[in-house]
Parts: sequence; C-alpha cells; structure tokens
Amino acid sequence: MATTAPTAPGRRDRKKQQTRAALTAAALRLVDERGRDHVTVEEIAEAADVSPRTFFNYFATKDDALIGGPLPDGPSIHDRLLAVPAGVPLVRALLEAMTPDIADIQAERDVWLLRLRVIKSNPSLLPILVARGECAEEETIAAVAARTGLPADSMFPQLAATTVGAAFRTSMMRWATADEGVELIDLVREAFDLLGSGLTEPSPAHDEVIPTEPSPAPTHEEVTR
Amino acid sequence: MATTAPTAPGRRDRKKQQTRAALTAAALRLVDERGRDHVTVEEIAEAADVSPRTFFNYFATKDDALIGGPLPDGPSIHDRLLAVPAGVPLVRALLEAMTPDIADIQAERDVWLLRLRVIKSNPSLLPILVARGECAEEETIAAVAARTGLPADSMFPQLAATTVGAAFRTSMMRWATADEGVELIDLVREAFDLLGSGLTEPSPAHDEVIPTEPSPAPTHEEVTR
DNA sequence: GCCAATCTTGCAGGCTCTGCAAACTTTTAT
DNA sequence: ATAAAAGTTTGCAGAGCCTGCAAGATTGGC
Repeated sequence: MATTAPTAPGRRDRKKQQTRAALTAAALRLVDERGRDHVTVEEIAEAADVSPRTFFNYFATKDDALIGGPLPDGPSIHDRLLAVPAGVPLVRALLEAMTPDIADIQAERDVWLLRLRVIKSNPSLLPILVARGECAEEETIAAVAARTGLPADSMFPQLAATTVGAAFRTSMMRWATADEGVELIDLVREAFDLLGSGLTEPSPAHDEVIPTEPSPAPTHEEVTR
Repeated sequence: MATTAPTAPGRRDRKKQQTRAALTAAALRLVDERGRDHVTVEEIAEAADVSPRTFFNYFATKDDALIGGPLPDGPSIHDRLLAVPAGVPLVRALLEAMTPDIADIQAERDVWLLRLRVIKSNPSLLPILVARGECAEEETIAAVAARTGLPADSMFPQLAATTVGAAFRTSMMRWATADEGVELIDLVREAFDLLGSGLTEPSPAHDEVIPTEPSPAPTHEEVTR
C-alpha cells in the first residue's frame, strides 16, 4: 500500500533489500536441493555473492534466512481487528483482520510454496515458522483482549491467539501441497469456520466447505471478494 | 518399587536413566540461574559429573536436555481416543484421551514448573516444546482420522490435532504461572471447553468458567458436563 | 574368571555465530 | 568538487556446538 513513503527508500536501502532477497533465495534453493544440513552458510553467501560474514549482518542464524525477513508493516492486526464491526464473531473477525497478510502471502506465491516445501522436508525448521508467528501472536493476544475487554493475561485471549495461529499454520501447510488453483484464503476460511464451530466433526460424505449452519445465523457480513 | 517387570530394568539401564535425569536437572538449574546462552554444555556435563562428550550420547542438542527425554509409552493416544464412546464430542473425547498424560505431568509438577519457567524466560526454547508435541501430533492426526472416518490427509484431523495441541500448550504455560493450588487438568478442561464452543467470547464480567451465554444465541449445544 | 556387549571418554575437526577493526561506498555538508 | 560523516562489507580470531572415531572402562552372561 504505502507506495511513496515520506522518506524515499534511496539507492542504499534498495540494495540492502536486494542482497537480503538474494540471500533468502539462495538459501531456499540450496536447501531445497540438498537438505538443510548439507548446505553451509559459506555456500549460501557464495551463491549470493557476498562474504560469509555479511550473511550474519542480515540474518542471525542460517535458518532465519530461510524464513525471510520481517513482514512489512502497515496497519497492524491490532488495529484491523478493532476495525471489524462488533457483532462479528471473534474467529470470523480475526479472519478479516488477517486477510491482508494472507493476500501478501498469496502474492508471493512461488517463494512461499518453495519455503513451505523446504519446511516440510526439513522438520527441524517448523519450529522456526512457529517462532515467526509468535511476534504476531503477541499482538493478536493484545488485540483480542482489547476487543473482548478481557485482561491480556487471562485465558481467553491467549487461547484464541494460539489456536488461531495453529489453524493458520495448518492452512498454510495444506496450501503447500494443494492443487494448483487453490487459494490460501479459501483454506484459511475453511479452517477458521471449523474452528469457529467448535471442531464439530464434519460428515465424512462431503469434503467441500460447509456453511456451518442453514438458518439461524443473523450476523452474516459475508465478506465476499 | 520396581519389582520384577517382564524385562527387568537391570542395574545398567537404571544408571542410564539416572545420568539422563542428572543431566536434565543440571541443565534446567543452570539455565534457570543464568539464562540459556550463558550456560555451556561443558558446564552442564561438569555439574552432572560426566564428560562433555557423554552429554551428546544422551541428547542431540543442548536444548534437548532441557525438554527432557521421551514420554513413557503405555497405551497410545490413538488407542485411548478410540476407546472413548462414540457419542462424546471430539474435543471432549480428546481431553479424556489425554488425561493420563496430563496426570503424568501433574505428578512431576516441580520439574515441569521449572521447565516451563525456563521456557518462558528463554523464548528461543518455545519452538522446542512445540517440536516435542509434534510427534504426539502425528499420532493425534491418525487418531482423529480413525475416529471420524476421514482420511488422515484431509483438513479436519490435521486442524483438530494442531489446534488442540496449541490449546494444550497454552494451558501448560498458564499453569506455570498460576496460583499454587491450581491443577493442570482444570486449566486444560477450561481451554478445551472454550475451544469446543468455537471460541465464543466469554462475558468480561466474571472470570470463572462461564456457560457462554444468557439469551440471544439459538444454536448453542451447551456442553453442560 | 573371561568374553562380549555396552558405555564413557578424549581427540580431531567442521560448522555456526560474534566482536573487532580495517577497508570501502554512499550520503551529506561545505 | 571535495571533504567529512555515516553506513556497509569484509577478514580475522575465537568461543561454542556437535560428530565420527578409536581406545579404555563397566557390566552382564557363561
């Protein structure tokens, strides 16, 4: 969104972003080919044409290069969640608040699919993905607390943030192995619907998204798009 | 205590368990005192009175010593879940299936509280705890799949396993900072009830476990125990 | 007591990651 | 344009993690 920011990026920062991207790309490619433990930082740096020491100016650990840099900023989940009308059930409200981030991921589809494939074949990396979601989790806790009026150190906000995070991660992992045309947002929606209806077991007959309920739902903001 | 089991443990294996426990205890104590990054494997080994090399015969990494060894076996979650009567809603059934493990943790209360405190003050360890839950997660996926009749690679079993795992972890973290008399099982029950009712927001007034809602909700299969 | 299996230990070595200080490059001010 | 300031890259030294290997030390079975 923020196209021309107040302070123009400048040639220097552009080059930094470029180097960072090159390092991540090289790391992902090499690890995808050979496996995490058969790639050294030296090789990654070499492939990105910088010195090994420079690698560590960008990433604290080898694994960090695989997960990638910090998400862009923009309005935080916190603000977005509070912007959702009060009548909307929490899980659905969280879905709406996260939608822009999901769109970002979908926009970088290729990198993310590669990244998720790498994580799948190197299970030791999965915890790193969790850690990445954690900073967002902190914020989500605060956001849920603000929305519900509950204290941030009570059970509900923490539970909501962690389980929603887990549902999101599960959706991503499924997206990584789904058919070509499937969009991440649809999987997340499906997962959140199941979560929002208390993990009641779907009938094994169908496997499409089931609208939870026929009639008695009054508030249905149906976020089409 | 250990009378004569089918395969008698033997003096040797007993000593191994002892060494393992000593290493974990030393690791937890030192890291609790100084922080993860200010304790070396050499120091842990020293405190447990073995050589540094021996440390790595027991644990693959320094962090592993903190999390501790593999859980004892016994009937798996898989079997226990299938033993729960079919009418019981999934989340509640999972609670029952996990109860023995929860009791095990409660029985080792002191070690676990220390361990959780260490994890809290060294966030880089949290992913390790997640990883530990992961093997159980694999099994939970299979169990849920078996119980529901859904394929194990479909969304629902995966979602159920990951979110329930997240809820369990959240309960543990809260237990770690709860008042003296609180039992883990009660926190897990509370979390699972919230999860099973779709994360509907409790009214902010009370902070006890609340039956969700007074009036305007038609569809509420109030799980009144 | 003796053999075989197992466990412990030291050693060498590769890899990750950090602090430091010397180039080097871009930006800013003159 | 030129010089100073600010920021970046790099090499080097070194601590610490972790592994493979082979030589001792223990233990269990006969």
